[in-house]
Amino acid sequence: MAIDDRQDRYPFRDIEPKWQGVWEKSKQFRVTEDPGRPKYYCLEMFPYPSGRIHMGHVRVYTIGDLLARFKLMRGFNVLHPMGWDAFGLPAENAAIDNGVHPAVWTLENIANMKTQLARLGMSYDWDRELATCDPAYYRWEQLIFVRMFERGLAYKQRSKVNWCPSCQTILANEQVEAGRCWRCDSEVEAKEIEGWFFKITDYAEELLDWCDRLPGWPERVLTMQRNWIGRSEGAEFDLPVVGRSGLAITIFTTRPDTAFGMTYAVLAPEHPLVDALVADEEERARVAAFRQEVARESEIERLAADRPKRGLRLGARAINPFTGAEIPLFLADYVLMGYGTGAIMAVPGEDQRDWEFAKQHGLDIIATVKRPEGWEDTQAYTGDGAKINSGFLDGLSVDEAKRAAIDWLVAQGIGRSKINYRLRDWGISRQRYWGAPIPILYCEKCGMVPEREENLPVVLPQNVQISGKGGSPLAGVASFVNATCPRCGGKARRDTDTMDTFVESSWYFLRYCSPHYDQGMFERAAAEYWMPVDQYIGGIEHAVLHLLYARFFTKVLRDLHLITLDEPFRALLSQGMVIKDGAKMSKSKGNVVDPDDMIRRFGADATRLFTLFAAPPERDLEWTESGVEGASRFLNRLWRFVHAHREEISAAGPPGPGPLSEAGRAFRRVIHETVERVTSDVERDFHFNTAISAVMELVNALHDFERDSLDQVAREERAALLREAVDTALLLLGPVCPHIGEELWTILGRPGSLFTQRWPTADPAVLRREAVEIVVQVDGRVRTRLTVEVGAPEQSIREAALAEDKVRPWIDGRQVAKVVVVPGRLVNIVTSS
RNA sequence: GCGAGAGUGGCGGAACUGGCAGACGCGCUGGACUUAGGAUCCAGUGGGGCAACCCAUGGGGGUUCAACUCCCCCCUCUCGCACCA
Repeated sequence: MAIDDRQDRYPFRDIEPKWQGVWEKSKQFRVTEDPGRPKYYCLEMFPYPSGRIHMGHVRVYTIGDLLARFKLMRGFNVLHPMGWDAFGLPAENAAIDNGVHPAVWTLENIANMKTQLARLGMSYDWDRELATCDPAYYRWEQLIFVRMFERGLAYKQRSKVNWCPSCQTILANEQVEAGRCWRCDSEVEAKEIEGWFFKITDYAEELLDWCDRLPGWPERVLTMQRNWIGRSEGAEFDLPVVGRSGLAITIFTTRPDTAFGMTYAVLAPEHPLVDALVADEEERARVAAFRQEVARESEIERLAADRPKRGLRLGARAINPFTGAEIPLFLADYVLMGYGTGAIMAVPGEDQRDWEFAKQHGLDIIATVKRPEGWEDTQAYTGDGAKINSGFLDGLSVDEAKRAAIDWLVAQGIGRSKINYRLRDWGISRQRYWGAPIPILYCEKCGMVPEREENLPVVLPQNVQISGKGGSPLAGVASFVNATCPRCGGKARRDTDTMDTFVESSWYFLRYCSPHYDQGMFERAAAEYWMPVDQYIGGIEHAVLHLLYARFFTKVLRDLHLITLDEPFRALLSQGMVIKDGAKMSKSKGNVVDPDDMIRRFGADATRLFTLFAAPPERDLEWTESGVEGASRFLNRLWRFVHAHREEISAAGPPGPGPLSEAGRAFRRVIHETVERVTSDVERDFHFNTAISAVMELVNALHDFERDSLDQVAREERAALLREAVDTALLLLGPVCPHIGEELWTILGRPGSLFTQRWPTADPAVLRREAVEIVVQVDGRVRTRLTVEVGAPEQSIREAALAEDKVRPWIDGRQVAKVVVVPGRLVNIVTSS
């Protein structure tokens, strides 16, 4: 089609590959530690090598590349690495579907995607490239696993876990979204199975605390992490079972102050104490039936709120230790075994769920907090107030009563204060092939034994049958399974599960600091120099998953004394999605835009420019082809201008020491103002879209000046200013559009690469103005404008404003009540009639 | 339900600690150059009005000389969590 082959576009198809070749050959973006320069570690979340990059990738990596190049020009020693999150299920599924080995599939994809990234002109230090499926990478992860195992931070347990029937593997809690698998969207089942866990709950408090000390993170992400950790403060205490000495139900509550209003108690249906509580076979049968009824409901139904609460009343009764009263016991589906103790005291007066249940079952409701004036008893009251009906707590506030109730429990020896977290330990076993093997062996004599450090890595075997069914594929590889016990030398079997791929991504940022180091996970000095990551960039989908795991892992490594570092990412930028026609790009919607296609038709620079220009980074980006064309148009205009004035600009010197014409001064001020605007837009708040619009304005002003200055400005001055404007525009635009930047820089005969230049700075003397236009308002409405000298006294501004022809009709016949003068901005004349 | 964020022209989006609402771009309209225009250049482009002016930042109140910006109430949308005791 002719549309795609317009002859009048600048030759991006020649210059883009040319400069990519230059950068690659000269290894321009290779870095080493240099204590003499401030460092800047710029990192974008590394991709899963799915085969082809998509527009989401283009967006993150363009943002990262802009920042990396910008910081480089600002004088920083910039680390900007790239690698591959190379383990994972899609490779294995491809093997099942096409018979290609996951390793082959993955490496091919990496090669393809690397080429695609190169075509976008990314400034990576490719010498630091890593792939997590490399044994030289995962051996260190296995070592850390062993260290964690030794310290009890990695443990194996049989428990009820999330099981994805389609992926045929365990999922971590973080990987279940509304009851569905995060990857394939299948409904997740509960399954009792043995698996390995990382004790992230040991770090719950610290992970939460540091949420308040990460000012460079978006509040949204911190909130999601806080919610996920889910700290709640309260008390735990025992309810003795009537007539069964020694038997008690332990409950957790955040409202110990309301204990006097406890009119019943509830256990989760699967609570282990239930068997001991049932009186006879008949009740046992009813319990079994109830449990079945609850279990039949899928996880998803169970999650759906506002449906009636099912309950079963037990024959056994318990004692409210605060009142001594006997209260009924229930099993109910609204109490979850997975949280707290799996049992609650029910206080329908002050808890809405208990209220609803009590109403359904005709149970007593006692108010223990004084209701406010006019309160209608149609729901539980959860607000503050004076305690009532609460014995020794009466008259106290809710907070005071909480403390007093806990003190009483402690004194009685039946309870204690307690903090509960929603966060569960991280289940990392995957019953799949394409992952890092878990370095544990099972010896008949010695039991569970970690592999010796010198035997690591435990290499993933190549020849394996992958069917996607029937458990861990490694179990079928005899040469892998049958091994020697590292302790006694006897026969042992290897663990056949692999680790969650999120384990690899929990420390890759550390590996980049010394990617070829073979004495350990990372070289300490290099990691201490580069870490933390100064700017991390990635999608919001990892707000809890990867970002929480990486924080946890960093703290573990710190506690293993491998590094002095509390948090891995100083600042985080969560970029929005790329959407088209109002929806996320997806094959099924048919609205996918192929980056390669864009590069072919408009060039990498235009693609990058549009991506950064169309929306601020944290917002969703609506992809429009006319927008990319606009970006391309702008670059064309710049290209044509530089070529039209090539000789004039090349030969020109900088603006001379002599005074400039008035037009020249004004234009020069625009140049320097643009430098200021772009610098602060990028540096302060990542407003790349407005930074780019500032450069566009400069180029517009450049065209105007070129046209208007011919007869009015001396030849030498004109050439000098055109030169300064073009040089500045190229420097400011370089990080966004590096290819055209380098090319025009070279065409103008400027020495060296654009990216070895220093970022321009604005000259305060040039920015200074003698006169400024201010707005004159009457009663808050703009009536005219006035040019006044900078620093003119308020009195004279006021008089000038009042004397304006456009102002007088508005104040004639009225009284001027007040004149507000905001220096350099406006005058507001306030009248009263 | 709880939490976070967002509502500004036909569209994407600007507007710093309150100070000219709509920068920049897309689209659109008219014109120039042209065999041609989907290239390029020039002019215009929130609504109303011939104009002076008036009206406009989801809606309603308020604070202020001055409100997209601050406060209160309400509406809508997006995202996250969702019976967490």
